[in-house]
Amino acid sequence: MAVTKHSKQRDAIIDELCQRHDHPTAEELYLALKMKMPNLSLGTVYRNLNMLSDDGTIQKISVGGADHFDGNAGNHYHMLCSECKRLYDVAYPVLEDIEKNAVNFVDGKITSHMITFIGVCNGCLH
Amino acid sequence: MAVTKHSKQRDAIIDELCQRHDHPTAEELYLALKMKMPNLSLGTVYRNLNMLSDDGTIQKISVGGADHFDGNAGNHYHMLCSECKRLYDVAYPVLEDIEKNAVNFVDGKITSHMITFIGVCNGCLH
DNA sequence: ATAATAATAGTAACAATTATCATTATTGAT
DNA sequence: ATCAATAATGATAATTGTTACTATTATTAT
Repeated sequence: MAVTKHSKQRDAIIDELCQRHDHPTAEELYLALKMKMPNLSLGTVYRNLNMLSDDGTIQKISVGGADHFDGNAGNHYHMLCSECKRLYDVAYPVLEDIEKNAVNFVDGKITSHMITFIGVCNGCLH
Repeated sequence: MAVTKHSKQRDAIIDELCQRHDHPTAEELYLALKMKMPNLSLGTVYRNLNMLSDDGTIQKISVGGADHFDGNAGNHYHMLCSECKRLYDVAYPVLEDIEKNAVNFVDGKITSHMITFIGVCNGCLH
């Protein structure tokens, strides 16, 4: 089901997600928002995050364990720290041709691509 | 815990996984193997798949929903069909320099990278 | 053959997510 | 502004995917 009406809760979810630069899970977002909206429901957070990522307003990222969400819907890449499991943005220039080039290696059509680097973040190295 | 002894079950799991070119989930693998080993346990399949992917013998791939497993541990790329959620190999040449180049955009060290194309496979297009 | 111990089957527990449903909020038309 | 239609919510139950537990079985080194 697509987004039609809007609500205080949805606005707050989008707001919080766009303000932060980490890539919170639904529960992390819920806990942060619950402080300002004490009777916010976890189901509402999940429902909205799903609708918004279906819309293409935000991104859902699956890397094992709980899904992460990213308020930046534009194509960009990520790094997953294998120690702390945090997800970081990687400002590597988007490979503009990769989808076009990949067509030769795929039986079907390509709509997008994701690149995830796996490594260890500075916080976990020190 | 690392793999030390070996077992009929583990051999069958590796065998089945390497024989197929799809990227089955633990449960898909379990159902296939159960026909030949009727008292195989789902927990055994999970335990072995985890030990083997920790080892680097196989790959675990998270793209939302149940994890997929790949008997080919060498670096290569995948495509996820957004319709049927099946995962395909993509024989796109590995970008040998991308990790080295990405260092400038990351606070930490990089150990590997993954590329996943999202699209619609031929089976779902027709 | 035996002892040590890793691996198993079966099941319970757990974590993440989705579904349900009665109530509340938002919207567009009057 | 009021009202009807309906989308969204909160609370909770249900489901799905995965891990943990434990008694038993299989594998391995001696």
